[in-house]
Amino acid sequence: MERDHAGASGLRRSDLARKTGCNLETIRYYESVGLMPDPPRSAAGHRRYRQGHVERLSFVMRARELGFSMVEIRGLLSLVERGHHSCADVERIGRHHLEVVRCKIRDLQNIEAVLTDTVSRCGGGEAAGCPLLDVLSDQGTVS
Amino acid sequence: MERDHAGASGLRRSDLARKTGCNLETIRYYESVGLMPDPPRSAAGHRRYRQGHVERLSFVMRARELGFSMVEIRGLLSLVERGHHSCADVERIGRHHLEVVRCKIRDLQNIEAVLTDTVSRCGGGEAAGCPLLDVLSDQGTVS
DNA sequence: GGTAGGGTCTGTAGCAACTACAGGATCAAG
DNA sequence: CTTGATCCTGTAGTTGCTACAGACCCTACC
Repeated sequence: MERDHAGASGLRRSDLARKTGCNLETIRYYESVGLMPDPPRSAAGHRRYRQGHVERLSFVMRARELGFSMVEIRGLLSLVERGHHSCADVERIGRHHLEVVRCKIRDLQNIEAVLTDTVSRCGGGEAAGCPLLDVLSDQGTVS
Repeated sequence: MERDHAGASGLRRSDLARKTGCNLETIRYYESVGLMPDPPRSAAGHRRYRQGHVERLSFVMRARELGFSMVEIRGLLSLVERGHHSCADVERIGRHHLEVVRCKIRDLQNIEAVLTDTVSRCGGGEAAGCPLLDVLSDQGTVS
């Protein structure tokens, strides 16, 4: 018996990890920081999860994949909990996060431009020193 | 006297911080992890820096601005130290880092696409629940 | 010469967001 | 009943800093 359909007992931590693709230890970590609730325990103190935990952990993981911070995720979850009649709050969090993401992209694109230019001058000729070391040593071109 | 032109004594840590724009504590941190050498000390044990330290710290800071990890910077510095007849090694580090940067940009652009799409459906109509919460709750569209 | 205020010294703790291990208890199968 | 897998807890490590406490020192001013 694979215990997956949770008779009287529920899912073990390893089951939850397998079902969600989450790292085993991370589950415990999410509990410790309040992203996941403390689950019920078996007589011996082992965690027993139910379908709701699978869904909640999946939610958290998808939010992490989208780069939401744990503070933001806590915010989203609390909005979910209280029945989402505050869709505008959700949108606000989403829009703010989108701005953060776009900002990171811009920063990285600036870096990429400098590196691409610099590295492209590398292979050419070993004429006047190393272009990358020059960029790093002189007044940088990083805006 | 501003002590900047370093008579018999050299620059204090705060001088180095001001000249480079580096945080005061970060200088000590860079020393502790070997990115900066242990500087000479005054009789009372205070750090005294010279122009070479200014240049080295500037190098480190520019490399950090370009997103190089501290391991990579240590590598670059050791190539600088030994006289850079190994320009190909520098280029290899640079190209590898460029790949990492491009990879991060791609990841963030995927995130941006999902968020942009989702959030754009938010303001429209409060018809069928919250688009962002739906994306997070259902099978995500995150590739 | 004394003192007030800054600056400096060290070690250590904290941040995000995990990951990994040690050492012990427990569970399930043979 | 034993064996091996899994579970439990607490704690330490990662990256790249930043900040604090408590002690020392240095300089300017009176």
